[in-house]
Amino acid sequence: MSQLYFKSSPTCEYCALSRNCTENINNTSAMQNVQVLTHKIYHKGDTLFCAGDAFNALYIMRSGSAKASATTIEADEQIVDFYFPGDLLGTDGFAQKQHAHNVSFLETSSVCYISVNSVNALLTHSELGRQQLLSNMSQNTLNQQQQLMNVHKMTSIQRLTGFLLDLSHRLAQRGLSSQQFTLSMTRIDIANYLGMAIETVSRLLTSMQQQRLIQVQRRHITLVNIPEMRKICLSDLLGQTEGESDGMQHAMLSPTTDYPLSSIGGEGRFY
Amino acid sequence: MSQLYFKSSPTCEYCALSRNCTENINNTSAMQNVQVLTHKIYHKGDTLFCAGDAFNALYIMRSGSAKASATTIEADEQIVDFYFPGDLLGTDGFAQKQHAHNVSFLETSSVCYISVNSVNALLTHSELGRQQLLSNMSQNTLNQQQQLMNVHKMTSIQRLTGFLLDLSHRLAQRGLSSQQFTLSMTRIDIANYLGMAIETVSRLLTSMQQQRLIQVQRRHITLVNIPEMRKICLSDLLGQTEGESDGMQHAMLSPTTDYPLSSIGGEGRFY
DNA sequence: CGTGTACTTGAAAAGGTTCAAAGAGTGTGG
DNA sequence: CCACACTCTTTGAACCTTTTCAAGTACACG
Repeated sequence: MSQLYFKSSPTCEYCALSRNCTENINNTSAMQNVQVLTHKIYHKGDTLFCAGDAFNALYIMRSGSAKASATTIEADEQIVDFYFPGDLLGTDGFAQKQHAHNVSFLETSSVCYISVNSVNALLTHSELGRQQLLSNMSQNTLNQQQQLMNVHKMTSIQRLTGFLLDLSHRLAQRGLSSQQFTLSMTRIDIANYLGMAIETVSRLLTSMQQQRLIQVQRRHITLVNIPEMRKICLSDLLGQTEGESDGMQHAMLSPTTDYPLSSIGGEGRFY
Repeated sequence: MSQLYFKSSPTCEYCALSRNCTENINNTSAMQNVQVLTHKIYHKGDTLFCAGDAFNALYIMRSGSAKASATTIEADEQIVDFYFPGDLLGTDGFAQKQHAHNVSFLETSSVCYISVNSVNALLTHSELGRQQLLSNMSQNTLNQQQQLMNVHKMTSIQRLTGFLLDLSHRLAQRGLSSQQFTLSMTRIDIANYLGMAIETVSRLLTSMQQQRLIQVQRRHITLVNIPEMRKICLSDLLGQTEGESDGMQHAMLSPTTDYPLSSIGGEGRFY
């Protein structure tokens, strides 16, 4: 029926379907059945969809950020993912033809809307589209498994450090600073996502600041010693390196963001 | 090119692609480009594929059981899933075009082999096939998230109880007894999967037996008081109900396996 | 019948949570 | 412009669940 087409925008180059986009734009014969995607602005606290809502569309973040959460029977929430520009959203709906998550925005955000009809058309007609969707969904599962593994095998310091590095990496992929950023989520969100008490998050951030690993001021974070943070992720050596933090902090002056590269439309997580 | 076709077998009715199977069999015109799937026998400890192996095929368990594990950088393993007859396997390969897991068998097992070509053909030509695959993969992610949520919100007693109920439920769906079964995995596997020490698993099983919730003898498990086990999953009341277990154990005489129903090809987990 | 692997059990230790209280930034209305 | 209410955040101390370490038991296989 129709192929997907995104109006060009600064965000598009990071979009989960950008390669597909480009393919369509370059393929003039395909231009005839192109469907211009609509996008919409949401504000902090707005919900994109709730668990149980009919599965009508997939979404792509254009700007801003969002969180997806599931709800337990006892009605407490579990945040399962955060989304940033370019991320594909809503594939939780394929399982039961209704959404399984609540997605809400952490700040003013803009999202593209892709109706299920468009998705079906894409799957029917575009080999690349199929690949991208399957890859993305497969990667989602792997990311969740990685997350599970982290909870099982890593201490809370390692998890929090990994979380910050992951954020840094994801932002860097989108052309933003990998060393300085503003958290769009609260401590409560972070704690919930990482499966710890918010007091623990707070204590650990303070501790990391004291060790000159990060600089933290409310939501504003600066990663001061990324190499050291990476080491911590691999083996928890906090507590052993108490006194000698002064000799370390200068190593960060060469801000080589040499993260392992991966395509946006189904990227792995970095720890 | 070709559609998928499974030789009829007792297992097929529980297969992840059975509806698709039936569709093909009933559609005589589709029979011309049918591809008979091959299946192969594996033994305990054999590996189906390893992380890094080229992604050549999907697999469906016909009999037996298997486990999928990921490996951390520190080389310790994390079991991410167990598989039983009818389960679809190998979709971890879509993300990077190579497998991300190691899959090995827990007992003598038989699996169907579906080459990626067949999968592509299925996706191209069968709307139902697309639906099933996407649903299955979406459900995989949801299951992993559920698992993550369990680790964050539930005590170890709740997780282990939930694990046993989940096994019971999955076996029941396959026409086996939901009350008595033999674990094909070791305590080590269970502990690894649930993210606890094997000593904890051992202690909890003993404790549950003392409370007349289960009967356990090495790998052989009998669920004695399923209703009570369900309650424990919802709210951890072990420790409070120490002394009065005698009045409870008779409630299980009506073994109504009234689990919430769901289709095999993308089922949710039951806790 | 011995050896190895899987499993169980006990006691001490650790990591993280919970409870309690206080500090800091934000917005509202007088 | 300040005071008040509010939410988000930090910090301290006691507590608790689960882990770790250390033996010991039991079943399976040659």
